[in-house]
Amino acid sequence: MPDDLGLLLYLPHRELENRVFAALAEAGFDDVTPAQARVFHRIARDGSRLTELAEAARITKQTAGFLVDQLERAGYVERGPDPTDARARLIRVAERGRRAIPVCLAAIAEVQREWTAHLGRPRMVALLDALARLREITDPDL
Amino acid sequence: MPDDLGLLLYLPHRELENRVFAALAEAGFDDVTPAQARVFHRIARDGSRLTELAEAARITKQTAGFLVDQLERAGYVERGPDPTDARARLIRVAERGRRAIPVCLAAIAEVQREWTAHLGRPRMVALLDALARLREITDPDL
DNA sequence: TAGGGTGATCAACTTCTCTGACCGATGTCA
DNA sequence: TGACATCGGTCAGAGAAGTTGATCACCCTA
Repeated sequence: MPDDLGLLLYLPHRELENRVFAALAEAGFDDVTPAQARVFHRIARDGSRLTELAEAARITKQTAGFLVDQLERAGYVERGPDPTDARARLIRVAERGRRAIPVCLAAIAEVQREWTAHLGRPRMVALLDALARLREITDPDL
Repeated sequence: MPDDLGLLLYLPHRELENRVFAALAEAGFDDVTPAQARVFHRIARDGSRLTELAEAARITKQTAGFLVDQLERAGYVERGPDPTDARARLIRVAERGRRAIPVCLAAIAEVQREWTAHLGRPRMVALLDALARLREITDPDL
């Protein structure tokens, strides 16, 4: 199966993920997992509800709650009341979470530099453009 | 985080995977999981050793063995002796596995048609080209 | 022929995810 | 205003996917 679209999408994602988590671990954030990161990533600036995170990440509320518990215990996020609905609670990025973000961004930028060097700038730009347009039809959160 | 490379790669892969497994389930292949498929996918035409599959999929030999056990029990693969080395065993695609492949290919082709319709042919070609070139530096199996 | 490396497996454990049941708060409508 | 469905979230139990560590059989080479 030479040019399998599934594998072609999977491989660079795995590579990027490995690099980001290696960078995180090296910077002392060695207690976060990919599953936790996928939830963390979807937290809105002004906080998100558990149900929103679950929908965006396409996991059940229970799984999202389980992962947020871990993130909360490790200090990456914090839960507070939702002033507009007493049933809900707002999940926000906490101090340790805020400090981890630039480490991720730097690792992604580094990988992106390497890939640009390999592909050449025009092909890299075309790749990002195509992926961004694809997001319009593949992201339930959008 | 508007244009996060990680998310941009993750979303279309998840979408494609969901579509392929939905098609498989509809065709009666409802007993195969993504993890099993990732191993199955790497089986060479003339058979592969467990260790080869584990390396290509970047999982431990134990995990690969666990997944191959399941695939074997469900009739997707079969294990035979390796004539060149009595320690090793060759894993080959079996009857049920062979019948599942065209279902996957059809599902992938369908998704690719949709994406081409959304992006336009030139952008789709550029996407595939960039991903194929990226494979050169992200696939340990190559 | 002894020793180190390789292919595979066994055992125990962690992490992630699910389904199903449940509880309290909310909103609606007779 | 009270009954009831809905919504946000949690608890309990299970299965799937992955890990490390140990072990065993076989291969190759000095």
